[in-house]
Amino acid sequence: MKKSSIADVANLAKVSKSTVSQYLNNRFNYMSDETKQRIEHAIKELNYQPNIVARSLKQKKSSTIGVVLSSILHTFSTKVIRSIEDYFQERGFHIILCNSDDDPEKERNYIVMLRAKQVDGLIVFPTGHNKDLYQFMLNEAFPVIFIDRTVSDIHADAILLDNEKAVFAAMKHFVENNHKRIAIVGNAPSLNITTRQERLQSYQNAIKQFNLPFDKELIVEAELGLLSKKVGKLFTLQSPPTALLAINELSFLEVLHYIKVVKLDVPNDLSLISIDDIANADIFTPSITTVSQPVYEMGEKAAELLYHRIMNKEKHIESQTFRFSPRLIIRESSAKNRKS
Amino acid sequence: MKKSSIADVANLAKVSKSTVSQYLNNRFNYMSDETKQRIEHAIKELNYQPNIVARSLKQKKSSTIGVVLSSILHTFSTKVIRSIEDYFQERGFHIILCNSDDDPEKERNYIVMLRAKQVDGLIVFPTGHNKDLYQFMLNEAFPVIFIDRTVSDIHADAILLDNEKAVFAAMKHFVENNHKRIAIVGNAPSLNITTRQERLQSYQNAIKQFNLPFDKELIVEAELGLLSKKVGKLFTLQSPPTALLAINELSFLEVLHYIKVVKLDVPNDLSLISIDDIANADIFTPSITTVSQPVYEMGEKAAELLYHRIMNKEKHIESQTFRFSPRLIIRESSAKNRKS
DNA sequence: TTGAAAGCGCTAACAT
DNA sequence: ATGTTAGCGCTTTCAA
Repeated sequence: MKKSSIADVANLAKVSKSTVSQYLNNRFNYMSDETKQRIEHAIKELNYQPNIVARSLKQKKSSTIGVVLSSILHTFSTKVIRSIEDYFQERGFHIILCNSDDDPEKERNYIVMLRAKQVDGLIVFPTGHNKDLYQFMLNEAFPVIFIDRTVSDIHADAILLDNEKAVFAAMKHFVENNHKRIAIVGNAPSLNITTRQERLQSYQNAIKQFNLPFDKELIVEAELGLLSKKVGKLFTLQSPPTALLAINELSFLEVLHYIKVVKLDVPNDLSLISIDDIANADIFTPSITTVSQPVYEMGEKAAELLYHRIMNKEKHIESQTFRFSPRLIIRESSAKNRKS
Repeated sequence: MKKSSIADVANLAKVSKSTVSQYLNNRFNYMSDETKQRIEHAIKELNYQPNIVARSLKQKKSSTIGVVLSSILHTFSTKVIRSIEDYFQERGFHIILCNSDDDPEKERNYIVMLRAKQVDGLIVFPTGHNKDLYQFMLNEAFPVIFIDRTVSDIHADAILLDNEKAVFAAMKHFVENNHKRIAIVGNAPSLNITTRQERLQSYQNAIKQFNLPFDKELIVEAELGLLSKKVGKLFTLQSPPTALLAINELSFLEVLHYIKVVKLDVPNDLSLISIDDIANADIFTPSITTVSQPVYEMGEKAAELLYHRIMNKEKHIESQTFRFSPRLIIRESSAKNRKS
């Protein structure tokens, strides 16, 4: 039993294909009740389902968007996808999901393929290493939104955390609690990810601003997997840090892993804050002080911007960058410094 | 500057569309080097990208599969998606992601739409409430794989945890540690989710098998959000439980939340085990004993089965159910009962 | 109020 | 070794 097409419905209902098409698209302006009934009946009879691929081909739009993530195994990404899906689901769009793993090559392939599949737009966590491709899309006014990171010289819409604020909020909290030796820990130094760069830069700015002595030994950067070991070195320093700021969830988890292994007492030995959303931060013991992102709003804004661009493809829209304000959520992992 | 089509390439290269099509599909058997060069050049010149929607229409396949999850905000789902994506990415397939939120209505709409988009197959975490639709797909031999749960009377492939083993492993561990009053906590009693049903049933079986007195007050079921309160009641019992088994991640998190609020001492006041993957189970304090699922293998198996069905659509393939063995990972949250 | 016909961009059978 | 042609299933313009 082959799948039936609009032609089959037309035959059975004894009308033309175009009339059926009208019916399918709810254009009843001129349709007689009787025809309507007959078509309705034929559709039921044949179990007919319109073929959206054919429609897409004709209409040159797919009602599908692509999302290229760095990794889905990341709380922030998960929540962003969720909010994007909620937004687009209401508007009849579907989402194709791809993981770039922060591999520029994979990112490129995915973007090319998604466009070949005629997605109407893209939301990308950019690796930052495919500038020609990003620029190419902008040149053809193909709707692209960056989220979480941006790319220098590429004027696409970007949804970002106000990283400066985030770092300052954490640093201020530390300073107010009498911490002077504050370490910062980050991953993926090999990639040009603006988020990482901005957070590290802000750390240095904050050090100055709060009149703390700068010590580059307190800046720890390494690829995931190597981070624990490097964090360990912090505690062999003459004067080890009393506070530590993790740049994101992945770094934080490695730090916490180390802490668990060597049984450091948080917050008495070390105060801890992480930027980013940490899964279950509130029910850790101690619960984790975080500088959290308004994830849902960020995802929604990305979706909204993209949708707007898709719906107004002919118009030129200036690209915009949105910086969302983080929120310091003080929990148990950060406390007064009792060491000095 | 309009997008160019295969016809534009053909014109520019002064060959026919079919030749270009041959080129695109790497069928060089009979192609002269010169034509090849010319086509190659024209493609570069025009920045040509094939339109996969058109190809899909013609070939009646989309190289896209749909995944209908209950929720992406669930560690198990996240990891399953990840492994499915890894599998299909290597084979040139893309994945459309949808969240049903365990709402049968949403599930139905998604499945219908995904099929209208001509996905080649589906992987579904079934709500269990759209049997007619599941059966309809099976009747037309449309490739569908169930994962995490199955649906009674519906003979689709299913990838499941061996829930009996999972519950018995946890119960055995409790019993060996001298626990007699063992509670079980689960969510979503309103839905016919086989996973929940099997785990609860196995609990009762285990109680018998281990010769423990059965007490239905130790079985706590409620919708998420109401669970904490009901768990609280356990500790107002004459003889409260010394051990507790959470049926899945979501239940577990509510339990842990409660424990955190009332400051129960785990494992001294209460030993705790959760079935399912808990994000960061290993770095909680205390770290959490879990009965973990071989998630990656399960996702991969689902992908593999689906791929196999897609590639052999004409053949009839008997449906199979795969039960994967869980693994008890003993961590700090479960210990000897010192209360009796 | 409905129908005929063209065309979206591609593939594939067949012809040359 | 390459070209011609029909057709995938739909929408849309124009005609009736």
